[in-house]
Amino acid sequence: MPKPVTRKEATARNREKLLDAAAKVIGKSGLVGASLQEIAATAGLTKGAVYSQFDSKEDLLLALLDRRFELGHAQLLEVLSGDTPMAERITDLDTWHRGEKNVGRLWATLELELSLTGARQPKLRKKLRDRQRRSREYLTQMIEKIAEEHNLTLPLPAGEFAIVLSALSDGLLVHWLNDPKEIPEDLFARFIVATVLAVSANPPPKA
Amino acid sequence: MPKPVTRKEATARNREKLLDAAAKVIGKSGLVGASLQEIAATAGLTKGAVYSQFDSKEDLLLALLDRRFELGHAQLLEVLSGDTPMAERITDLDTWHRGEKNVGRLWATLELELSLTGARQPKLRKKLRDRQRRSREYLTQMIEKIAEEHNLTLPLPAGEFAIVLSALSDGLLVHWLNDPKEIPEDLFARFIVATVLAVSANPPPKA
DNA sequence: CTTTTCAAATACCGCTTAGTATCGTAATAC
DNA sequence: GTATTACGATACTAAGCGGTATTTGAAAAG
Repeated sequence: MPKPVTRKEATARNREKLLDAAAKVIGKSGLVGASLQEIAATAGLTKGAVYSQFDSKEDLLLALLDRRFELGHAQLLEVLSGDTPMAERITDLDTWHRGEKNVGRLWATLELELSLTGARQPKLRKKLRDRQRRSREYLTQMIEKIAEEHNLTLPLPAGEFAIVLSALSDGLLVHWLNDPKEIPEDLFARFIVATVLAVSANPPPKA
Repeated sequence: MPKPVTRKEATARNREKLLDAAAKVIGKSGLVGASLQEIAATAGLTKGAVYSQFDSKEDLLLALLDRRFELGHAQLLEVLSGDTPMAERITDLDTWHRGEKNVGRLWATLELELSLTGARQPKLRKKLRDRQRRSREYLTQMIEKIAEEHNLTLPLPAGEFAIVLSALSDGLLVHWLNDPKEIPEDLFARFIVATVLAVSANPPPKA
């Protein structure tokens, strides 16, 4: 990592440092609990830098989300586009979502908190909603593809099944946060695989 | 509702009013964002009343949880102990959880926020964990009972299935908070019924 | 009726916060 | 080399927080 020399490089780097620090501090102290002072200090800068780069605390948060969502979608696509067997890909999806391949439980708590705050802030809610919809779309496509490849019958239309999958993953995460030992790591994968196989072997009468 | 005359009655009523107000304000503004001043004002009292009844903000929160958990468990038991058909009881469970029969999305957001805060506060985490475990126990018992009555095969052991059920319900709630229109009301019930029926009609080879 | 008592109101304190105003300084432009 | 620019540090403000100390007023006790 070469030291930046030009001014543009330096400020761009500082912006990244601030965003990284914001993610870290917010994950630790919560959205409201994270102070700009602490964020700036974590980045090795001062509050002045924050207001030099962003208009307000909210602006910083929105920028953080944009960056995160871009990264998240890229990773999701990578996970989904693999060519591994179904069971493995489902497990991958879950581990990815639990953030074990990422920054630990940090992002997990942050994303949950965002959902909550979104319930109260329309601007944020819109952003989150769009993101969730895009993710579900990707997921729906993957589900359709896998179902076709393996000649599977789904318990629900692919779109709804995608909702169930991401919701279950989210929900397990919530429970896992407060009681890690009681939530088996592979529960998600086992349940999904078992049900899909069963449904495929015995399609519902209406189908 | 007769006006309280004695002193004891009055203070007890005020305590309830404060707890009600706390739930309301916390649901609206979040745990950190809810100020004692606002809570007291919502209850038609002042901060002095809060500190007359509780030692601290944390103490108020814990009292609130105790009351809520007691009420929640009672309602859960009521829902579970019904004698209605399986599908209907599953739907009931979900609607109950979504709080439509209760105070709306207010408690839903509060409970989510608690899970989050619990991830950061050990004392709170312990309380939440115990509560979640108790709920899961009830659920496990109901699952076993229903499975036996209807002669159903479960996709997972009852204990694990209980985890999946509550996690899925929680997760759907998160998604529903930010995108109500995209999450069908009956998705939970349809999915569970479909999978359980399929698994029962075609038990996994190991069984 | 008088005194006691205690829940609740009021006033206050120390502290932290987001946000602003100002200034120094180092990379850029000329 | 000098002037300009703008990033970021510093100092400061106003508001709001949880919590404490004190006072008030009405129910309870005698």
